[in-house]
This record gives sequence, C-alpha cells and structure tokens, in this order.
Amino acid sequence: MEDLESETARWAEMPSWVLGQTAQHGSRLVTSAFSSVGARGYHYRLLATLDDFGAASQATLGRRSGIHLSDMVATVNELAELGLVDRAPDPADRRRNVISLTAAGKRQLRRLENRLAAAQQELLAPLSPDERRQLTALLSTLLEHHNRRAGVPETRWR
Amino acid sequence: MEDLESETARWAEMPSWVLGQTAQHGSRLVTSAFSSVGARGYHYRLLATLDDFGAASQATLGRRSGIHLSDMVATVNELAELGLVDRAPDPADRRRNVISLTAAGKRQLRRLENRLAAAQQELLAPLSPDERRQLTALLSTLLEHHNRRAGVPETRWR
DNA sequence: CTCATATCAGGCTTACTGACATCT
DNA sequence: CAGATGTCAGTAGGCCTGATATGA
Repeated sequence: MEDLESETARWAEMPSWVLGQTAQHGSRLVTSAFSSVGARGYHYRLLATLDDFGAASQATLGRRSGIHLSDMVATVNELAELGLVDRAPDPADRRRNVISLTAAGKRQLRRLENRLAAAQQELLAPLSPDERRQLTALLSTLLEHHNRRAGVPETRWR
Repeated sequence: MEDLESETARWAEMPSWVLGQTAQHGSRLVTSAFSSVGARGYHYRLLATLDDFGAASQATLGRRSGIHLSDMVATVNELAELGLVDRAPDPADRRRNVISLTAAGKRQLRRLENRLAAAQQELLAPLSPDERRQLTALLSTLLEHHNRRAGVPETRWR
C-alpha cells in the first residue's frame, strides 16, 4: 500500500511543531485564565516579582522579571491605573520610579495564582503524576541547555 | 536558613512556563533557520502542503495547512512574487485561484526541510534518543487531547 | 437566497530595536 | 565624560475577527 493514509501534514511530526502547538494550548489556557480577571501575562509576572523581591525601580523589575524596559512602562501604567501597584519617584535617585505592590495588587495576585494553578491542571490533565514529572524534567533539561547557550541571566537581583 | 536561594522566579516552575519557554527556543531555531533562506513559517507550511497534496484553491490550501484565509492571501502573494508558486484563475470556478508549486518552489522546499531537520537536532541536542522519544510521546498525548477538546480538524482534503 | 471564495483592514500578545531626554 | 533610567515609537510572526465584493 502506498501512502493513502497521509492524513497528517508532514510537519506535524517535527518535535518543534509538537512542542510549539502544545505550548500554544498551554498559553491559551493561561491567557484566558488571566483575562478572566482582566489581566495578561506581564501583569502576573510583574505582580509576582514585586511580591517575591519587593519594591524596586522599573529597570530592576525588568531584570528580575525578564520584561523589557520598554514594555515595563506600559505594564506599570496599566497596573497603576488599576490601583494594583504604586509608582513613586525615588528621592535618592531622581531618574527612578519606585514601584510597589498595593493591597489590591496582592489580592489580584492571589486570584491570578489560583487561576494559574487551575490552568496547569487542565494542561496536564491527560498525564499521570509520573508522566508529568518526566515531561517537566525533559523540558527543563532542554530549557536549561538553551538558556545557557543563549546566555539568559537567570533572575538577577540588583 | 530562609529562602536566600530563591534565585528562581516562582513562575519558573510552572509546566506551562517551562513548556512555553522551551517552545520559544524551538521557535527561534526554526525561524532563524527559515529566515536564513529568506522564508518564514507560513512559507514552509504552504510549500509543503502543495508538495504533499498538489495544486489547489487558496481556501482548500487554508484548510489543509491550517493557515487562515486572510493570511493566505499575503502568503501566496509573497511566494508568487518569489516565483515559488503560481497563481492562476480556475476556469471551472471563476471565484477560485489555483495555486501550484513551481520548480523553484520545490527547490526552496528542499532547502527549508534541510534547515528544519538541522534545527530539530539542535533543539533536541541534550537528549538521548530514548529521551527524545519519551518527550515527543508525552507532548503528543497532550497535543492530541487538547486538539480534540478544541475540535481541531486534522488535515482536511476538500 | 445562501454559501463559498478571495481580499483588505485591523487587532492581539510577546519579544525586541532604536531613539531620546534626563539624571548619576 | 560614560552609563543608567524612563519614555515613546515602531517592528515581527503567528493567530484571529470582521467587512466586503464576487461568483456558484
């Protein structure tokens, strides 16, 4: 028999494709989880960074969160307008703004983490606990390898 | 000791994050592989679809390749301008354009597949053959599950 | 009339580039 | 002076929504 059954596109077998498509599903789940409370990825990352490391300048937050300085501006604008963070001039360095988490911001962060956790469950639903460990282990190996090659600075402090 | 070693952002442990970041590395590799011969993802997908299933209308190609009709226009424009595909009116149905692969298009497709294969190797470099199989198996399980839930029509013929 | 086809205009998110004025 | 900081404008790719004109 020939290949009468080539129902599948040839690229559908490429690891990069399977990886990318799966990641897209994950991304969709997370994005819609966030947007259900009026947030997007950058919002969560910035709020979580503030909660983890405390108030800081935008440049520092950018280094800690991996969000570009140029995108940081808009992100802080949006969160500040929602009252989730506070932007105040740094008296010690007049170039800087000190961004801090508000009480409302903390509450929103809690909500986002709940939604995020639920999204993880949904994403991994078809896998057993053991398979989940295998998957994240394999992915982590790849990620670490490529992060090193690309010289990605983990999380930086200053 | 407290958590002096929380060098890692909290979201860095989320499966969706590890998955997404890894996919991004894969995407980067593939994108740069394609762009090294002046192409992008949609170009490859359309050329491969034409090679697999033969000439067809843009609407059909959209269904087969998963490329949106609205993006199909631009993709065909670009490929036609490069002489990689041919766009001709369908005498049987004056609404349709029949898109076909040219000899140059076939050559470009060969190039793209070579680059793509190399990118796969680079992406999976740190994994053993066995680990690669495990990874793609796990990812495929997830992908199939979520594709079903989302009602993704595999590859369609007409 | 309804449906399919092709087109155009636009949006979205993440990531990133460059320019700029300001301050250290 | 070099360097850091914040801001603004704009790009790219992939995905998607909508409106439109045409023809089956």
